[in-house]
Amino acid sequence: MSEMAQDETLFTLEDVASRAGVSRMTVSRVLNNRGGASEETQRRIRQAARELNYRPNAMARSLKSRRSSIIGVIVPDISNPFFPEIFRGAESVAQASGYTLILSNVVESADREAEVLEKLLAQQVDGIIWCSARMEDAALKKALAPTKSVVLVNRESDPELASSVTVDYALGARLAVDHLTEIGLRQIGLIAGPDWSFGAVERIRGVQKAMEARGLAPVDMVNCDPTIQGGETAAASMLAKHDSIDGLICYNDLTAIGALQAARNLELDVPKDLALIGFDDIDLAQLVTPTITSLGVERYEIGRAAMKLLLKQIDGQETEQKIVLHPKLMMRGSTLKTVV
Amino acid sequence: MSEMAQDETLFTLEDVASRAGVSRMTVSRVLNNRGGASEETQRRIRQAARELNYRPNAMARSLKSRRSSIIGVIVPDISNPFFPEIFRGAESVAQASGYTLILSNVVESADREAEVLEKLLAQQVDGIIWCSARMEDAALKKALAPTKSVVLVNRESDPELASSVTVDYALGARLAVDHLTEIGLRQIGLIAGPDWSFGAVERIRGVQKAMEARGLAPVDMVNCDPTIQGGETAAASMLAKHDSIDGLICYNDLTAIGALQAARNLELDVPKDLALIGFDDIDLAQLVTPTITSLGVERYEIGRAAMKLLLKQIDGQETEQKIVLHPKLMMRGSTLKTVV
DNA sequence: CTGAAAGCGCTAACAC
DNA sequence: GTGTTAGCGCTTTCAG
Repeated sequence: MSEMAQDETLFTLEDVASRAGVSRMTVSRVLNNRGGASEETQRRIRQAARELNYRPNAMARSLKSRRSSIIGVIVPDISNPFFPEIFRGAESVAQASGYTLILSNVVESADREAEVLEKLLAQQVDGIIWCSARMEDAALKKALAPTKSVVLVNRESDPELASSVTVDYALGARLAVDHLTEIGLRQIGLIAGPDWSFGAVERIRGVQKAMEARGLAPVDMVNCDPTIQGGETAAASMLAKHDSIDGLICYNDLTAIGALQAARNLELDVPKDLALIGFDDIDLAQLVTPTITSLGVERYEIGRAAMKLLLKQIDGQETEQKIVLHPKLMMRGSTLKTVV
Repeated sequence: MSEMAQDETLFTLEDVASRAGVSRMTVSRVLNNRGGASEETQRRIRQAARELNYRPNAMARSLKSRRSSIIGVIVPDISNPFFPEIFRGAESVAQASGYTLILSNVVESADREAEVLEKLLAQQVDGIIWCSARMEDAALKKALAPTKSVVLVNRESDPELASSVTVDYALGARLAVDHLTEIGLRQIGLIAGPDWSFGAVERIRGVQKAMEARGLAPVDMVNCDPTIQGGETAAASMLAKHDSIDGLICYNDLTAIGALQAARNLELDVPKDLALIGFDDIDLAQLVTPTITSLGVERYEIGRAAMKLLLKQIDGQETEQKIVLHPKLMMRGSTLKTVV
């Protein structure tokens, strides 16, 4: 007859109430710190609750109160090091406000995005943070319609339907171009990432504009998967075609690392023969040799900002429609200034 | 008067029922594909549901059915590349069975583990996958008591309280020792990782046993943080003390990479002067030079296995108490066989 | 200060 | 085939 683990049963308000000799209502009030009971009664109630190991049933509460205190987070791929930190940032804010997070991984598929959204709505989430990568604008807009509070990350839509937290990739692109030109490079290629990516499009436009402003243009540009393998393949083919290229701006750090491998295979020295610059500033960028220069965003901050914005919205406060974060140039070995 | 987005309202079974001119029950039966209505009625009901964009309220259903179809996943740190893949594996199975996952990040803190568990129980989760890293055995056991279905990952407890999915680290250690001795090394050191780690203890025991079986013993052994920095510091001090050492078995790939840096600083050539072997087979192991030989586990498989086990348990099936996965030796550059 | 009544949205069990 | 009754655990409203 051990003291522990004999409570297979789940106790309810009713149980606590009868044990304390009061009504459910009184227990409810006390346990939610809404007063409404004498000191003595409160004591008895709390003790009864403790003895029974009472745990309020969040579902029942939600059903009645019409607030689930659950927030959905949709990411394309949690294995991509970009997203765990966003999640952590979002979680840190959510937790402090008593919210619980459902994480939905969407494996880079637009269909799954729609499916997962339905599920979250059925689950009565109070809001959604949506890192939508694959869904087309029109479909996204339609999906957003039946939705209460949504914050989009890394993407925008009709501001009436959802606010957003984005990164100024065009600025990042300009910083990249500035940096490469400042260290004397002119023959710049673009490993552009997937053509369906919102961010990719912005980076391309940003690079083109920045180069134009200096009377330059990209030597070449190819799309690729946002992976190491994708970067390697793309860079290999580009470098084979244009041996004049002295700098590559890559979609992200993974593709930059792929490009690094491609350069090695061609016996090109990075940064002497070829400079590389990536985006995202993932940990890996500092762990390869040479280290990769990158345009970093504080991903944890993205998550925090998105969740703060969302909670304000849920709260019914008037909020800004969009937040734009600025990337910072992290100079590293792959673009070391060559001695002029 | 656009057709879209005018449905701020949430419709209920009642709404669908009255629109279709039947009772709630009939709607419920039809929408849950439990028959009980004529073809014609079914058609009317489905149409009404579609017109109203009816979405069943999962909370209400859970309250009634006493099954939330939600599963909690507790990880120490989702930013650690070890865990996202476990999550993905678990999700792939859960999704196929209609479960939704709450992810709780516990930032490597035992207190947070307990807190998060409470929250999940209040949320009425049907089960929990718990990658518990920090909580002490006694506390874990106590925490497990009020719990229905839990699968522990990378750790065990009282099998009455929770089943588990673990990795046979002792086997991994043996494979490491075998490999190093086969390529002719005898002076083996052990970079042992954190002393609070379940896996670290198993690896140490495994190495010692395997070496004993060959009439050998580790030259030295030091604990360290499970990070690159930790590995570097530990390896530097060990190599300074024993210049006879020709092979290091490291807690994980990160510490192995740290050791690699330490070796470089001492102008030792890897693998010629010193062989290195890590655990986990993270992506990084293939991205450094030389590439790191490692004992790999299929993390995605861990997640899948854990979720399968959990769902069976929830289902009331008799299940095995523990599943043990076997690491595989991934031979790479850091232990290249020297010409004999 | 405390409690009774009513109902959140859904579904099992039993009628008709 | 279809509807009625009852109730999951909680809280809002309003009386005592």
